[in-house]
Amino acid sequence: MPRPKKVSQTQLAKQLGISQALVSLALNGRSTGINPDTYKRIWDHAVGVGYLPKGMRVDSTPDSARVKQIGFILRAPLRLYIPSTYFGHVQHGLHHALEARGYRAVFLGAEDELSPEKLGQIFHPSHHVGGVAVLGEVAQPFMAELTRLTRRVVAISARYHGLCHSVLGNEPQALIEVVRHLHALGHRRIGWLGGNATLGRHDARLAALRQALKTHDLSLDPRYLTVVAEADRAEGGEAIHALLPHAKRRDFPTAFVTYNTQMAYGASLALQREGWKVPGDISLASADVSRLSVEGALRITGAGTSPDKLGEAAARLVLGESMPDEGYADLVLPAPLVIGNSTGPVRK
Amino acid sequence: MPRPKKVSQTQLAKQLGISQALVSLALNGRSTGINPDTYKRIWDHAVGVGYLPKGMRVDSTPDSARVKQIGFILRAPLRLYIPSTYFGHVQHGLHHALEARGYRAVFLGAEDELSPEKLGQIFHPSHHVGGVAVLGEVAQPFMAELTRLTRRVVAISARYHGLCHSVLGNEPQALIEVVRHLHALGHRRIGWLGGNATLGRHDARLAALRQALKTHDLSLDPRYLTVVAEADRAEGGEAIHALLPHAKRRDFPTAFVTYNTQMAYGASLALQREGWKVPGDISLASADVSRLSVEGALRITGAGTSPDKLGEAAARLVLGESMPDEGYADLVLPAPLVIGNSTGPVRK
DNA sequence: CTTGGTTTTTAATAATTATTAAACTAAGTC
DNA sequence: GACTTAGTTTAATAATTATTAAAAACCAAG
Repeated sequence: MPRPKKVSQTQLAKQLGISQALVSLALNGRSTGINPDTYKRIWDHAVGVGYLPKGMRVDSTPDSARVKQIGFILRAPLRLYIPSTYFGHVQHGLHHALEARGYRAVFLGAEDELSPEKLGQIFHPSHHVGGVAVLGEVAQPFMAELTRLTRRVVAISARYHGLCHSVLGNEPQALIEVVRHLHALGHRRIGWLGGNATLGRHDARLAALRQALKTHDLSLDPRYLTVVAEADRAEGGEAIHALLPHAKRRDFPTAFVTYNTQMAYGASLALQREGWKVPGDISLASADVSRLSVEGALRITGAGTSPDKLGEAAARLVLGESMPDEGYADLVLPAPLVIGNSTGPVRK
Repeated sequence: MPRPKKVSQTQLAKQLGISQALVSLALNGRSTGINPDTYKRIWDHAVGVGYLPKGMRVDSTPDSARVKQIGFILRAPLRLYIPSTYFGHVQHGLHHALEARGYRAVFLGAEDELSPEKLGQIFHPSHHVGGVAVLGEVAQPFMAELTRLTRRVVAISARYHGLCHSVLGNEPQALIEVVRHLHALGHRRIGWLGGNATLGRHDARLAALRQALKTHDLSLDPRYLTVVAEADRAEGGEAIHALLPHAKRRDFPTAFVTYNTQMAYGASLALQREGWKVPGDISLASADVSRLSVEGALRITGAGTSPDKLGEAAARLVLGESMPDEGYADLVLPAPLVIGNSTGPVRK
């Protein structure tokens, strides 16, 4: 709902075809002697056109006086019920960092559930949402609309140049680290188990892998590159299963890089079930990190930014900490290598 | 922050020992030419004495314009980053039902993250948390503490007799429906693929299965009963794999009931990979329902309560709708059979 | 059509808030 | 002491909002 400029009760009255006296009475809660339908019509219209009285600009309050809610929005087509350990960790980091500062994270909806009208309602100043974190990459028009309604917007794992702040992991670095690690272990034939086939993130990770291989004068063989629709453990198993029929070939890879730790874990289980040893026969390394990198008997080697840290950094940004006085900050967090036990030297 | 009566900018100015002009400028965000300390002092004082401008009484808005918060808590050891499509759906239902009523769901933390001190802070009256939904079964002392702090507590998928409201699915009915369905298809040898081994819910579902089989004069053979640690697709595959070595036996089951749809789905993929046909060779049915029951090429037959509906019902309860004037309500929602294509007649 | 009750408007004006140029004040520098 | 600068006040007035009694309009029922 656009709010081009201040609108007065006199203008509201003209727009509604009623008297300013009635507008004032309704907006101040007078109910006796006012038709309830008229009352509601007045309120809906006033909120709809963004009416606020003179006297106070709510968005000018010093931070300490603000009601402490920060909204978060999921990119389409995510839903609360679609498992995503990645964004679950982001939310976890966001929740705790906000909580430590006396704020609460409030789910506003998913990108494709939020019409401009709905966004306008959410960000009406009387609702006191102090800022928004957007989890994942949303459509540019959506982001433009959002930043028009509130200036406190932080994009997580996406960047919108000149529109808002952003926090990302250094994903190219992750692939560089993983490839360097595998190369140092002697691996010269490396395959790819990709997931979340429709996402730009998949393509970006694949491109970064190709680039990182190139710096070692290596390349991906299309026969040993597969991409599945989602990216959970079961799909990691499916992905390696699709390639195992070719395992007798002399050029079969000695290591695979996977889209995420979940897929590496699933692939590892599937390989072991088929009699392969990980990392003795095949090494598996992942383009991100998670609990699976550090917990349990099988710990996936990988590189990436802790998504908890993304959430924490986003919380700090949305609250205005370490923010430039003007313009927008793009934070790129490091993506260090985490060595587990899923990678080992090339088998002789 | 009490608001005994209207205070005007002129009065603010007198109280602060400054001019009304400066008050107006500061409250409207004018920063150039105003000392930042003065600016903040004005705002703090204005908010402190409850100043609001004329023109609109926010607390008189029809319901549609008010923001209200309902907290939700996850049972231990869940975290936001531990995938649970079940509780994700519950949250989804809760979020939408609350949103439709002008409320927002706010994550308060997981059971084992919330000390009594922390709970006390959360439920301080100034924080406007209007009630709590508890997702899953928490420790009795925790629930007792929670209900001491606020009376608006709803337990989801758990019951605390005499302590709070609750909403559950009729899980015994689900198993009755599933067994009846399989029996009608001719199945007389039925196995169990259990998950979430450490949860009371698993044990309850298993017990309900045994009971439902008993009414058909059937029983579970321990050789065809397996339980895995978690309950995702990959683990469904593992569970059936563990039993397949016995498939040549004459008494191998013709159907398996699984802990949830995820496991049934994963088991189905694993069976197909081994050359079995589902449901031609083995039928799979699940003790709950989800999107996997109704979407896609493979649709899992199962019975259960839609977790979205649990969330919606909880929202209504926590807001006081259809609630008894005193005492506590325990809602048990029906668990209907949803027939997919994972079950079929016994193979001759 | 008349009547009674409810809702809304009118007109006026009081109260509140916004805005602005000029004047004032305090602090720092030379 | 003179000068400069930043912050604030003053005085005036325009704009916005609140309030109220009386009048007008509307609607349903008889």
